[in-house]
Amino acid sequence: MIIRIESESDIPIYLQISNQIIEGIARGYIKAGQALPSVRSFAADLGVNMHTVNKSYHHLEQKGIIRIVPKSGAVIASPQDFNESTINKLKDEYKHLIAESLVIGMPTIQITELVDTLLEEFKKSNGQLK
Amino acid sequence: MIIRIESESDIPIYLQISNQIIEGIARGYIKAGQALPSVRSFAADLGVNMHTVNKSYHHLEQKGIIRIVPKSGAVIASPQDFNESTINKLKDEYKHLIAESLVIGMPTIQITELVDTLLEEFKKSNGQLK
DNA sequence: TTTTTGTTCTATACAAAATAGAACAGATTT
DNA sequence: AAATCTGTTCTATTTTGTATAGAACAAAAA
Repeated sequence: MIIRIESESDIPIYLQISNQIIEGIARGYIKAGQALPSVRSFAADLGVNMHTVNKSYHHLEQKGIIRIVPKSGAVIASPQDFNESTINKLKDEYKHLIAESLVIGMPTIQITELVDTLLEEFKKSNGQLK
Repeated sequence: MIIRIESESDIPIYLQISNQIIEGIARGYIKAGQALPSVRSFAADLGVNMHTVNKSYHHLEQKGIIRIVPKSGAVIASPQDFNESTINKLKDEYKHLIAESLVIGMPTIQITELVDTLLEEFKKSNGQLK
């Protein structure tokens, strides 16, 4: 899996890393149970600081997406028992995103089609999706 | 239209204001051509600084959602001629949001249903939506 | 045993966010 | 015409977030 860091981006580096890992999991490039690179080697690959990768991992762990085993490493979690809070935050993000889409004049049909297209795209990369 | 500021939130105040204005427009509580409160009166109502509201207004203007007439005031813009860049940024946000939803185990059906439900909810508040 | 692992600590540098106060000039209201 | 209100601009301070750096620790892995 290839991760690209854009230093000019207004998105913090640790979030760029987190987001691309999430996409990698969704596309099936990395699967539950598999280990992520160590914070040191990953940082060296990406050309960023160790603490930045560490922050990204803890960000993903707080979302329940990975498990960090102390003194061992980080592993992709199984998609199960996610707390209500995580789901509610996602729902709020959907609400805001849809609101903004409507405000700039996107018809509802275009929104549903966009979502369907993206879902199909992920399914194409990852056959295991339900 | 009621706007609530959560000072404990990790979302910056100026974004909380922007987001709730966007939702207000999507729901039809405020319509194109209508004026927003002055930065000073709005700041007084919300209990925040004038410059924070000003930042929010400029943030909305940069998105093309409102127009700021110098020495006069801010007005809701008409949903027209939005640049490709704005739409592409929205598409990226949809992509990431869907990826995260899939990763935490949401079935695709639940995602499309959530989007449909939210769209219906906005339509119920705002009959003018296409 | 040596290396690697995440963790923890101190430290520095920079940018963003939020507040505050003052002043300006144009628009609006009275 | 005068007074008020408008967004704008400027300086200033405080707090928080981001990113880097280096060092040390103890447990796990090779």
